[in-house]
Amino acid sequence: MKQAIYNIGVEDTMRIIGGKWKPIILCHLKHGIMRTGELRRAIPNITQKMLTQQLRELEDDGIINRKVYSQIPPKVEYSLTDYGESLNKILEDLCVWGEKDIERRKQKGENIILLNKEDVSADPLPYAD
Amino acid sequence: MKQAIYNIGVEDTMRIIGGKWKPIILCHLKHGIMRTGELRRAIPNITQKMLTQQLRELEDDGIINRKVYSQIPPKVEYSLTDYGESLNKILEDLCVWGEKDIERRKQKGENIILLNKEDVSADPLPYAD
DNA sequence: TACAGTAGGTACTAAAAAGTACCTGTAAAA
DNA sequence: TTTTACAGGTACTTTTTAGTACCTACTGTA
Repeated sequence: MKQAIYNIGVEDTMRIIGGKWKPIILCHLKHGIMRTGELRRAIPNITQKMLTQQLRELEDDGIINRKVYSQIPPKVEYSLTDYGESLNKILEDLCVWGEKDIERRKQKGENIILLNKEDVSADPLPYAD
Repeated sequence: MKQAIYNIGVEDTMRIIGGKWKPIILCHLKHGIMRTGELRRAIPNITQKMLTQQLRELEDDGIINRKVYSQIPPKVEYSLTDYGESLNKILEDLCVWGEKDIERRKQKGENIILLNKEDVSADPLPYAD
């Protein structure tokens, strides 16, 4: 049995939600159930390999559920577990802070683009203009 | 001028506070001003090189202040900028979630150790027994 | 005099993370 | 009949991140 030693709690949190793809995957899943292909399309640039790999790790850590339908072609749904939902507020805060930071940097003249704002993508307000 | 493109805000946040050492450094600095040596002692295992490197990046991103006293031997103090303070709640949440997660895993029989709990280390309650 | 403490820097190496390319197998659509 | 979509897997390579070792320069202490 291998032992894990942490100095402070944030190390464990980052082990679980850190990395290039996990926070992105989780920020999508906090809106609800998604199929593999939906996730792949929602996260441009992620490869099938990285997507599967990260999903497996999140599953192993008890953060997400993997529901496999025994049918052909295959259908697999991913969603946050109840425990994973306890990360929702943190994930939301991380998204919002980043959106504001990007806005701030833009104002400073940095050439930086944000494709999907959290709330905009969730609620496009089609008639607002 | 190089361009940065993000799909969702959390990518930018993680660019700034992610990695092995940055969240740890920030979780220490949110308690107040610290000198280089204090940080090095507070974060066992970090090397001088990584500490300096991460501090420079955080400084470049406007998260921390670096105050150099022109004296010998040198004295340098690090602290969160006002902007950096806007991360305090997130950092606190990340620490607390991790502490609870470690507790949860311990209960499940995992061999896992947390050396410094956020509140305990900040307020040792010397007469409480 | 030799060493510890102060706060770094730099070149090189090791390890971890991510990416590329190519594979499975079935069903439905072009 | 070939292609696409579905949800993967695996071997290998590249990139990124982190670590090691050794350097500066000055002061105070043993």
